[in-house]
Amino acid sequence: MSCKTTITDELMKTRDKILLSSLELFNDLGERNVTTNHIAAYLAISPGNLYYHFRNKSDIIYEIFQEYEKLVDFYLDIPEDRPMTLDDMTFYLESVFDGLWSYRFFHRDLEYLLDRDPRLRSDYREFTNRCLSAISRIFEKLADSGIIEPQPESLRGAMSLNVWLVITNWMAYLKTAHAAKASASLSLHELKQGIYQVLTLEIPYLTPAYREQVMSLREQYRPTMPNQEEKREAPVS
Amino acid sequence: MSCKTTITDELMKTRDKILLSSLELFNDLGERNVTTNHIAAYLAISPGNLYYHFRNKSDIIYEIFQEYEKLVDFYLDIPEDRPMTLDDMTFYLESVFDGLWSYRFFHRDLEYLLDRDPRLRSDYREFTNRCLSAISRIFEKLADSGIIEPQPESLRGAMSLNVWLVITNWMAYLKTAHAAKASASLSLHELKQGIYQVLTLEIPYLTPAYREQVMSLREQYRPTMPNQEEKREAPVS
DNA sequence: GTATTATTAGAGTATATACTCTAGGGAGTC
DNA sequence: GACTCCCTAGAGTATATACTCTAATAATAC
Repeated sequence: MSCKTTITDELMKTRDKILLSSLELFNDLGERNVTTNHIAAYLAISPGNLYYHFRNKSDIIYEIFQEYEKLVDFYLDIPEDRPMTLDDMTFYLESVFDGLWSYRFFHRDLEYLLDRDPRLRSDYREFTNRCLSAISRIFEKLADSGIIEPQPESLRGAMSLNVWLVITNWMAYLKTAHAAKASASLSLHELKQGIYQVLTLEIPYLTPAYREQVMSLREQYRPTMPNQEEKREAPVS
Repeated sequence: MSCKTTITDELMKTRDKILLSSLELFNDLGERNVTTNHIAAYLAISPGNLYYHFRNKSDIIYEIFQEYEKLVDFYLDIPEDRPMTLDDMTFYLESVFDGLWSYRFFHRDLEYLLDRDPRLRSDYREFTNRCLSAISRIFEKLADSGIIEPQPESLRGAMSLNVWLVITNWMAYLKTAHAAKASASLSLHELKQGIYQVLTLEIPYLTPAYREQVMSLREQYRPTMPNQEEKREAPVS
């Protein structure tokens, strides 16, 4: 196991253990299915202890969101002092899907969570806008580098929004339409096949100079057939 | 009010009233926030009465889903005996968003609902596949009619999936990133601005002959600036 | 050592939720 | 009238859930 494991360490502070275990349980079971009592039991601490560190469940979620936000903001920081390369673009895509994976519980119950916590609603709104701006800026710089054809600002905005919609909905698609069983565990690898879909959006805008290169990059993320995976694990009718 | 109003009628059977009111409450409050006791109270009937007609909450949801399914299948039935027009495409888009609107609770809690009801999971999976096929077929026929450039089957599949991802995520986007307040009620009109995003996906594939026409169709769905709407209703910090 | 503060255990509670059970009313049939 | 069948009321229940309260223990400061 790497040092980034989610298994809580004896040396960690209780507060951090709560955050880590909550994230783990939320991701695995869904926020809706994880109660504060579950979290406490999982950590073998008392409910009272948990509530000593956090006023309520919303506060735990809010703090986890702030970590998520920080992570994505860090990765989507676009250097303005140099042109953008294809490697940069790949890095952004990989990073965004990594973040999505690490905090995958979040988008699942997003609407409910925002209804429950006005701070979260307001922060998430700004977070989305920052992401949209970053995506738009990436398109702009890709055009500067001659990777995609330049587009008017209005179209870029709509395109960026579509990229965002595809990215944030890809996991739900996998979990609802793709998986035949509820238990079917999703892997980071499958999630990253969403990159294939994002690159599909870019295809018509690619410059001839980069077309082949991006198309072969895209090919690396091509989803494996869902039916093949099912067959592997003795299907039950 | 039209005859399609959701207000339950004295003449309706209790069973149908339950379905109608459940849908209404689910849409307005979210499935998670609506209990069977709420539904019974809303209809001024006893819980026992509700459970006489439905074994459990899942059964109510499942039956509502089947209506949804039927509606969308009906609208997405693509006539094979004639070429496809722009009006057809508009009709499909409008219909899909109408359906999304009428059963808007559904996509909000989709993952949870599918985890709870294996029938629903299986049916929804097939439903998605039918929708994806329909979208793909629409692209094919639009190409036949010379509205968009023909594309290889593999690209069409990925494009169709992107269309689906944009459509099914548009409402969540409006409710999470767009609305500043939880109470901000969403309108069918706003929802249909999702058509703008879908048509954005088509832009690069339009034939010169139809380009202007589709672009001006798209313009009709252009979203109004979110900030303008906020200003109208005295913002509260 | 003693005082203070931070942490923890664990029993307990108010409320909610999905659902059950029994009793009975009303309408049609004979 | 009696029987049957469909429908309905409404009290009730087992379980869960978020959260509280008190008292005790560990850590730290002086």
